[in-house]
Amino acid sequence: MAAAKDKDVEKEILREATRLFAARGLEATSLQEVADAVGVKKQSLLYHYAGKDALHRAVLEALLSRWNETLPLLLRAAAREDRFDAILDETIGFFVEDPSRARLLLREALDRPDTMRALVAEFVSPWLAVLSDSIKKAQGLGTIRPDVDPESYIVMVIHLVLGNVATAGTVSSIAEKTRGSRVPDRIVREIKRMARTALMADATEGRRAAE
Amino acid sequence: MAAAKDKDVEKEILREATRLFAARGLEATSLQEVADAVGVKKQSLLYHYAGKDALHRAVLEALLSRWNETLPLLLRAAAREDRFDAILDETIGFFVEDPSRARLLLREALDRPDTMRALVAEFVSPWLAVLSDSIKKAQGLGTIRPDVDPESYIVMVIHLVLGNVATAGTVSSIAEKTRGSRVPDRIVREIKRMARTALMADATEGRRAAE
DNA sequence: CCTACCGATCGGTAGG
DNA sequence: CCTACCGATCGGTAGG
Repeated sequence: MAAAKDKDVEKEILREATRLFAARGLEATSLQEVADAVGVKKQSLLYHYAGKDALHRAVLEALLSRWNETLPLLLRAAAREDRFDAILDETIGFFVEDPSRARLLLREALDRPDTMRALVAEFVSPWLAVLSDSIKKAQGLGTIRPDVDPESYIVMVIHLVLGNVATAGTVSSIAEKTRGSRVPDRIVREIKRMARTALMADATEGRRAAE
Repeated sequence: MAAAKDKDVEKEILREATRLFAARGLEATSLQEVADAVGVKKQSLLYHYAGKDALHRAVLEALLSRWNETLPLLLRAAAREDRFDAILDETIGFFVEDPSRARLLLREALDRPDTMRALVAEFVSPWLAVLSDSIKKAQGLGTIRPDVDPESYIVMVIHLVLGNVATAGTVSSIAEKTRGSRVPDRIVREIKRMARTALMADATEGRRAAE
């Protein structure tokens, strides 16, 4: 029975550490705070995770392994006719489902650029190559604007999603009086509209219809 | 002579605090580190700034007062024919000139959402209203896409600029093997292209010319 | 009385 | 998982 309870505590530590690291940052969060949030002693936390670095690594690994789980969904979405909308929906959904993910990644990029670069190379590059090729092929067919720089465009969309989700209710409080940390619908709509318009060659259809 | 030297030290403290708070965050930076970077004792730093909070406030005030200085430039840019390109250029320039500005604001949004909301309300809302009205008028004239949500669109552009400048060489290392903290030219170009294409009704001209 | 500091140390807390 | 602790460093302040 102790083993099952240990696992529960271990997962609870990971949950609370994720939440606190995302909310305040790694260096601004003490192990004592994490232990208090779980309801155990700091020294018990150190039994499950060797130290702060180990806990930090475990938090990032949990996030990235969840991301790898959604990759099949992304690939399935990529097979659909409206593939770019579908991929964007899946990506937005992943971060909206738990905004801590966006905050953790943005903090990692700010606090430890070199670590982040390594994570990007390992977890983003694979599907970046696929997506980028797909954009280039569509440019050849004329369905995607020829002036799009595929790699840079993907960087833009990542920043739109991460930035808006991570700072939900702060920068976006310009447009919406949302108190909580949810991303307002009109912000999500504008992310999608902007991503689509800046990409698709026939994106002016909405304008023509409105005339 | 002592008075002139005091001002120098005080400005140097502000410079180094800005750099360190932007690079590591407020709570992860000790007053000792700031003092060491300046080359004075921590206690001398505490003579010039009553405490860490006072230093933090001074750093934000310096940033925001510099921003207010560039507002006339923005308004002058807004009078030009190509006003949206010009305003975007001025805004990108402000943050590229000192990437610490983007990092500080992004960290403030992550670390202290309520403080950030207040800063946004005070320093962004004024020109947001002007810009937003200008977009709505242009929508009436048909020069700007009718499906643009003006306020949300401006939030998007802010996130593109802040995110790309703050994490330069990290997320954007996908597209460019830039080691330093400079924003790669192709990233800046894609920010401008995306902002323009998603806004202007005649943004497909580039495509037509390429056909 | 004030300025621009210094060496030393305050009470608490950090990660381990 | 807890009790009993450590070397060090935190932001801030004492007298001079």
